Amino acid sequence: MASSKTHAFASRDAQLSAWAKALGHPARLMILRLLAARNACICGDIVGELPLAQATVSQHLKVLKDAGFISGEIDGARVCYCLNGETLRRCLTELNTLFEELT
Amino acid sequence: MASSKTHAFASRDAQLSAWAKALGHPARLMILRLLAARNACICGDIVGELPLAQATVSQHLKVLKDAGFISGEIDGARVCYCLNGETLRRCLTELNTLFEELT
DNA sequence: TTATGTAATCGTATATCGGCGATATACAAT
DNA sequence: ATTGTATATCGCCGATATACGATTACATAA
Repeated sequence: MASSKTHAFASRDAQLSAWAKALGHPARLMILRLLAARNACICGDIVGELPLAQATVSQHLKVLKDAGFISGEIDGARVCYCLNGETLRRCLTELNTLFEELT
Repeated sequence: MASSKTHAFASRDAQLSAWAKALGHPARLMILRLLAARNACICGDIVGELPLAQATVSQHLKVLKDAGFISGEIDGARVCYCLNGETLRRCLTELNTLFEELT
């Protein structure tokens, strides 16, 4: 990416595009849906539902966590992931604002 | 990516994640905003507004076009780009549905 | 203690992205 | 026909992304 020029753009768009990027993979959308359906979810269960290896799922979880969409609480040997409603709401607001401005 | 497993997911999520991916770069958000502000826009004007080389802008335009967000009409030696309201509306609908399901 | 199970991380392979200059293409104007 | 302008595409590169198996770290069970 030749030292990505992301910095040259408005921070508003930087945040929004970062969120969109995190949503830009079907596995990650599926993970979000799973977490919503079960309210919360053990990492292992997510791995069981996806056609992907454990390591790969773990990476997708990290992307979603870095974007702020989910958080993971350590529960003994397991990790319980859940949606972060606050970020989801802010993201939705920003997206709606964007589309309003576009139409 | 070891032969991306995108195909293994629901086509609904495939479409939505493809849209999100296209929105996942600040330059592309900026292009959409420009097109909205001017209603339509000559490619050269877009290049003039962005801190990127012409070739790079052309690639971003292609990504947005492939995603269906914009269309370009040849106008002599120039190309006039404009937003595709239909796709934007469908994308917004899908996004809202997603976030409804998540909360 | 040892064994087992869970999840993150490491290392690796490959694909895609993002950037640019150079080139090709298409049209306009002279 | 030539020159100039506008846009797309090519070729190349370094950086990221996606996928996996192997390893590690740690909690719990035996």
